[in-house]
Amino acid sequence: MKYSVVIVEDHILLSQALSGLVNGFAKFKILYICKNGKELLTRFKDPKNIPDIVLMDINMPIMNGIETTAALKEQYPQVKVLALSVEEDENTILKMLRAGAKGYLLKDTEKSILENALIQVQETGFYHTKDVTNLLLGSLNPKEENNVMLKDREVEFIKHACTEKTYKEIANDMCLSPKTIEGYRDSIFEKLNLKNRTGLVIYAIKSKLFVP
Amino acid sequence: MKYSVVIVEDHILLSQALSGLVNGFAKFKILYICKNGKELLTRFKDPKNIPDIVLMDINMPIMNGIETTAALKEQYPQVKVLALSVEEDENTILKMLRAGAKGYLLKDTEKSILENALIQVQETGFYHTKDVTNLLLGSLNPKEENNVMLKDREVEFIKHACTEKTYKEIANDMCLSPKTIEGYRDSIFEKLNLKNRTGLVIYAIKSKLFVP
DNA sequence: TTTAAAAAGGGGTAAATCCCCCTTTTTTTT
DNA sequence: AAAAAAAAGGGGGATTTACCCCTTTTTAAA
Repeated sequence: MKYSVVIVEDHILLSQALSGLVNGFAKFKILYICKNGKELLTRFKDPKNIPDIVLMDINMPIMNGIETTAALKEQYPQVKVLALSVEEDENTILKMLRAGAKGYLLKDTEKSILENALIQVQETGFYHTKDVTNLLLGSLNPKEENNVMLKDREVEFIKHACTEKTYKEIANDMCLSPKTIEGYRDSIFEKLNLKNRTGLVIYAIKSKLFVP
Repeated sequence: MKYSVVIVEDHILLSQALSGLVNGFAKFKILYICKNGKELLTRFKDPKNIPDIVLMDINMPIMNGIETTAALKEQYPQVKVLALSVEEDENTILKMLRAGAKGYLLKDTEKSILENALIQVQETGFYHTKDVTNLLLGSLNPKEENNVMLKDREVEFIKHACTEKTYKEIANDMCLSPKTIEGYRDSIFEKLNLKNRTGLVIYAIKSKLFVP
């Protein structure tokens, strides 16, 4: 009896190709393929569609891998999620692991490693490369506080700041006094150690608060 | 006799999965896989390694798809390049086609479409989806001049502008008068129809002049 | 040697940044 | 429940930077 695997991945060509790969493994077979997390949750309503393992991409439209993994942890904790992504950003990986992923694979890996990862996740409950393990260890002692807390209002302001609008126009759009906007800016500059609006824009894009 | 295909793609898992897919097609077989353009050109030194078709990713480290395709057009014009990318940006697609690609496929396509594309490229010399064809038609009458020519010095300035430096500091770093820098900025703003530095930063990142 | 471009500059206005300061409300702590 | 702290909103005024228009010099090209 083979273990069942579901692929959640928005790029059809990759998911179909992966499907072929996994079906070639001795112990696994693909149950079906989904294009995003929402589709997956819909499918899960039928118990026959619940697999042993979900191979989950992170960057997807509609419902991304992190949200989906968190939802699965809530509703279907027996399903093991193996994350699969090009994303090497530390925070993203940590978010995914916190959401309940049992393993994290880069797309830049050998197929034999994928097979090993699947086997380990199924049999021992987790699979992690050295890199991810080190990352986990590093995140235990939160060294220099990488995750600065920005308030909702500030985040909203930052998105406006990533446009050609002046602060006065932003104030108008957010129904606030220009002085309040200046206050947001100043506190953000201080928290993030920024010098000017250009720095803020770069930060916003790096941290995905704003997608250009 | 099957047509030979080489995959150039930096994500090993995808290239291996694709490899399985293509080997499953009746008329095609994978000759080998490369991780980037440089590796491909090295391989090509042995004539036995020259395939009928190259399946080429665009975003690669070391030597990207556009450079590589241009090089192939020069040195091995008989080899047909089929571009394969997640990139939907118009300029990127046009650059790739100008570099000599015979077709452009999004990774978000069915495997049957990949097979069709390979067949068409091999037999008729090109394959294009409706979207790409429309894009080509649009680029013939260069309507609103999508490809503004930026001078080298201006591009260099833009990269500096994507930092927290003031224009004065940029002038210093580029060994120019602040007034010259202002001149660069003004001409760029006019060419690209920008209002301020924030707009410039967003433009630079969108067009990949600056990678955050 | 004209012609154009690149580089440099002057001066003015608006925007951004940076200091101080304040009140009110909400949340947390004691 | 009272006190303290944090969050949200607002201000005055000074300095710097950014932005814009227009001119001159220097350099490179035709």
